[in-house]
Amino acid sequence: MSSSLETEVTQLHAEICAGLADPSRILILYALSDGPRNVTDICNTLEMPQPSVSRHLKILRERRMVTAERQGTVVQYSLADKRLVEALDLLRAVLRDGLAKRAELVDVIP
Amino acid sequence: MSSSLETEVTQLHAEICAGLADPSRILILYALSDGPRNVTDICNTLEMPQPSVSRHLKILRERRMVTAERQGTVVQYSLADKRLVEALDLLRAVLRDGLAKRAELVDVIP
DNA sequence: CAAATATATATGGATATGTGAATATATAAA
DNA sequence: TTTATATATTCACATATCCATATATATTTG
Repeated sequence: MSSSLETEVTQLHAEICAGLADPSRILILYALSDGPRNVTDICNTLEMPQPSVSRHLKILRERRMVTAERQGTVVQYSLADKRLVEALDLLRAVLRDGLAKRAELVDVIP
Repeated sequence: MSSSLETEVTQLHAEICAGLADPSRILILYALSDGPRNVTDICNTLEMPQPSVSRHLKILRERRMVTAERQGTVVQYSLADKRLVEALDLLRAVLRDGLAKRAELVDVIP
């Protein structure tokens, strides 16, 4: 564990995780999980100001987590890899079970 | 998409992702992926100062991503859910393929 | 070219987060 | 109780990140 190679990979990997570190960006990734969307579309769906969405998209773009393609006036964004959402779903499952376990404890301890 | 419930869940979910937002914490999670470890052990493996490791462990503990159990003077930390590492591996695969694709482009374009 | 629409970027300020150094707490053993 | 070891916490400071607002750029259309 923690060979310098491993460390490097994991550091890079942190690039992706930092991309996931903001709730807005997670919502954007989910918004893209059904297919490509343009910026305005995403703004409306998530009820977020456009500059904010653009900024987050830029961050996701830089990390290659989404791809952008201009179509006329519109820019279509797509998920770069469906496994991103798979991973998020996995983490959600972890969260859900964790919360369930906490709820149990609350029930038992009173 | 983005029902207020969905939004709430995803926000909470961001709790986990924020836990993953630091490379040191990711390394710690991997260090725990083979089994429980105490703090000093982790410090030595990752060559990180003890207060730093403790602080990161606290963050992971608060998010229920690791569990702690005192055994004498030592505190053993464990991964709270193996799916955390599964998700990280998925993300690593995404990263790896992304890098590979970039490398291809570099080969072709010149 | 001018106007309108879509997207991107820049700026400034509030807030959060990480770090090293020093210190505090806890447990075990003498 | 004193000492030694393991772990946790606090402080001061630097850096990063977020948001809102304003503004810039690009593309289509009249």
